[in-house]
Amino acid sequence: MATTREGHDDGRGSTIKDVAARAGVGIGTVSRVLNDHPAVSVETRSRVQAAMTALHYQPSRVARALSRRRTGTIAVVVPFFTHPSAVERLRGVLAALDETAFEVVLYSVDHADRRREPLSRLSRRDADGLLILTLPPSEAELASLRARAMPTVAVDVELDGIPNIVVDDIEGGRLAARHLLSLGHERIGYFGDEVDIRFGFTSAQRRRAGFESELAGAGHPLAGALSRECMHEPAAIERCAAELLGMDAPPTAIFAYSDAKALALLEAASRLGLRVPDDISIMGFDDIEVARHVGLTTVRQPLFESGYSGATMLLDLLHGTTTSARVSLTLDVIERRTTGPVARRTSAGSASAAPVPAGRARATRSTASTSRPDQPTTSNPGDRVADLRGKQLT
Amino acid sequence: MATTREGHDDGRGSTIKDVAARAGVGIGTVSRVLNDHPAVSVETRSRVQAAMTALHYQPSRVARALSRRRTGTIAVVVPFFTHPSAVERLRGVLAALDETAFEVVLYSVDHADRRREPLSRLSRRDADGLLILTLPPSEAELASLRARAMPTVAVDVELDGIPNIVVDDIEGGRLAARHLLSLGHERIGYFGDEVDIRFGFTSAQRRRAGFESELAGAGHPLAGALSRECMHEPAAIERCAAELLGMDAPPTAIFAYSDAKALALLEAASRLGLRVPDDISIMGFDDIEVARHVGLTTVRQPLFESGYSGATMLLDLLHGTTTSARVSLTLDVIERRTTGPVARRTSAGSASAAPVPAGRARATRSTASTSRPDQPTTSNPGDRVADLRGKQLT
DNA sequence: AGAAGCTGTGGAAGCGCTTCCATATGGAGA
DNA sequence: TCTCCATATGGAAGCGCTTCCACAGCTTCT
Repeated sequence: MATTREGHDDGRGSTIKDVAARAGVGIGTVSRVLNDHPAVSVETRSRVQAAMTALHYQPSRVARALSRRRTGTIAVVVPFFTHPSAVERLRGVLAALDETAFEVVLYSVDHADRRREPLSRLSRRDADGLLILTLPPSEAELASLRARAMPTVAVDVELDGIPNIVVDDIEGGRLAARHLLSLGHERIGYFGDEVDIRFGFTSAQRRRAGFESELAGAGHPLAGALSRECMHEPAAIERCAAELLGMDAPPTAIFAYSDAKALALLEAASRLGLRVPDDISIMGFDDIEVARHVGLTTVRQPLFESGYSGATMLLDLLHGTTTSARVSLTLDVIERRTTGPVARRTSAGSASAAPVPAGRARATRSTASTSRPDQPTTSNPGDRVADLRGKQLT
Repeated sequence: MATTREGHDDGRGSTIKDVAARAGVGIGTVSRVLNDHPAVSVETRSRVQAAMTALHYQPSRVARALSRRRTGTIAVVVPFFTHPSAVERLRGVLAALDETAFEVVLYSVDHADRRREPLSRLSRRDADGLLILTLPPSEAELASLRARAMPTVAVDVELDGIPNIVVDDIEGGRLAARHLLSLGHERIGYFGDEVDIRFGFTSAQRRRAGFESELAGAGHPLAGALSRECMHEPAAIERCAAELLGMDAPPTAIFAYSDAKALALLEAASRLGLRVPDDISIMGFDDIEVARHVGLTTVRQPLFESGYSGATMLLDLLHGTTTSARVSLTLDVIERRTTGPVARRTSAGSASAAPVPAGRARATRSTASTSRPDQPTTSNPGDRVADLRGKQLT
């Protein structure tokens, strides 16, 4: 009946032209209906809508993007998608973007140059905005980002000139130190991340700095011998953990840079027959999902929220709303079962002077899944956070 | 110098026209250089390349997509992005796609109709292919997918007419039963997933069926009282777990539908003061990351590989290579520390006749991070699998 | 009655590419 | 010398939209 090919016979879907022909109107009018432009008579509008339905019409995102010069897409760059913490952040991002019409293009990058492409290649023609998680861009990449005027927000990266969401790592280190000191520990060790100078992964340095300064302030400076900084490979980590725990006079407590590293320590301890926390206290950083399951004491950093806020900031940026240049999220120590009072070792060792009751040290603060986020309950994004977080790991 | 605007002054990047003008050639030639068309003289080619470099030219993906009628994009639909198993599958997908030029658009969907949109709305104009993880499409969605001729592969969904990757859930249930029976258990319980009829989430039914049939075959049919099927909410799960463990004559062993559920059981057991595996054996299904850390015995399903193979199948489909209509991946029982021989309870109970040595039951099969995948070592995707899996959780 | 606004509407131009056809150029063969 | 082909190249058309300008048909004022 119409003069143009009609319907999705060729598997490609019908076009605006088909709809126009079928409704007996011009393409401009169809476009207006599509975009809720007011200047269309009710009668025409409904005729067009009928045609769209009949033809199973779906506008092409691509054509629309080309014409509008906006893609409706947000690029998310995630390094170490293998890390639970990255996943948790991504969850927050998705939750925030879920309510919007934006789609998420995921770039899993790493240090390899090849994979870092999106950072220097992505233009505003490919995505409306860029969200960088955890991976600090190089100087060149930064310059390029600025040159391309790509709206960008960084999460977990401290950056000048680009709005970012961070956590006070120094304070985090301090909190950890304070917790262990408060339990009476004095021989305290540190299990860190190898610092990658090339990319300025400095959260490790900052956590350590805060940790050291607090220890020093308390009169128990961190002994070099009780500190290890290892690479990412499981093998290396395992070796380091064993070293740290296997020495002649091992520390009575260790603060690990991340929960992942703390878990490695836990495994090593179990292999060496060390009881936690009776023989040694171990705490981590992050509060990833697993931490709860193994009862790991840790410095909780709001991973989900960081992603959520990052995405929200980016949306503000895209809408032209002003946003703060930097948001700093708060940290808490979540006390669980892997830290306890220092054992006053006799030479025999096993009978501690202050035996630790079995059920001791259930979380000081209730676990994440039942606690409410910061905001009071209103029907705003805050709810969503609470909502989703409750659903984890079912 | 050129007549067209030049460079990225407006933040939008230069176009093929700018390059053509600067190189003193036509746009056709630039396009040919861009696409490695042979009919370009070396001399011209290098002049064009110089111009591209000078102008920081990046072709627009959108324009290219519109013109080529291919987007270079694969849509991945992931339900329950909160589940570790979904994440693990996604990792596999990303690993497989990483080597290609395809980009990944992530749709986190759930049962809510609103979110399921991509399944019925996505057309071939928006993405070249569709990868569905775990969420079975409704009849209408299936019909629509077929009508749109969208190349699709499903992972963890049994589907007719769409290539899919599955595991033999029935066999999985059998394996679990066999393992527990072999340890001497007879009062065996089941902790399942509420079956959602609407969407035909049938892996739960199949696992249970296999489990039941094996038990029945051994002369110890599953007692209704020892079986629970609960909803996803943490609260519901917690309650169910408590019920199952708190009864008068609780089972001596329980098979949980998933590791996540098994973990809930573990927590409940710890709260009730039950020792695992001395008082009760617990096993799960999946072998997610956490399972290793808490020493959970489980039926391992190759999550990473499922995503990897799914993506590979989709790529084959897009390249026109023929693919099998269904791939079934194998399952293994990974024996760790949460299952043990049945305790021959005296009324006193605590002294088991066969005390379980502390270090007993280290994984029967070495843990995933050190074991090799099925394929022998060649420089093919198999390597990559081994490679990446070794890097998890550092 | 004519001018001046509205309100709807059609459709060309343009977004930045790919593709194809037309054309130019330079031998090789007759 | 002329023809024919292979090799390079330019640029129009077209991908499916949005946007803007032009214009038709009505009112409403003067």
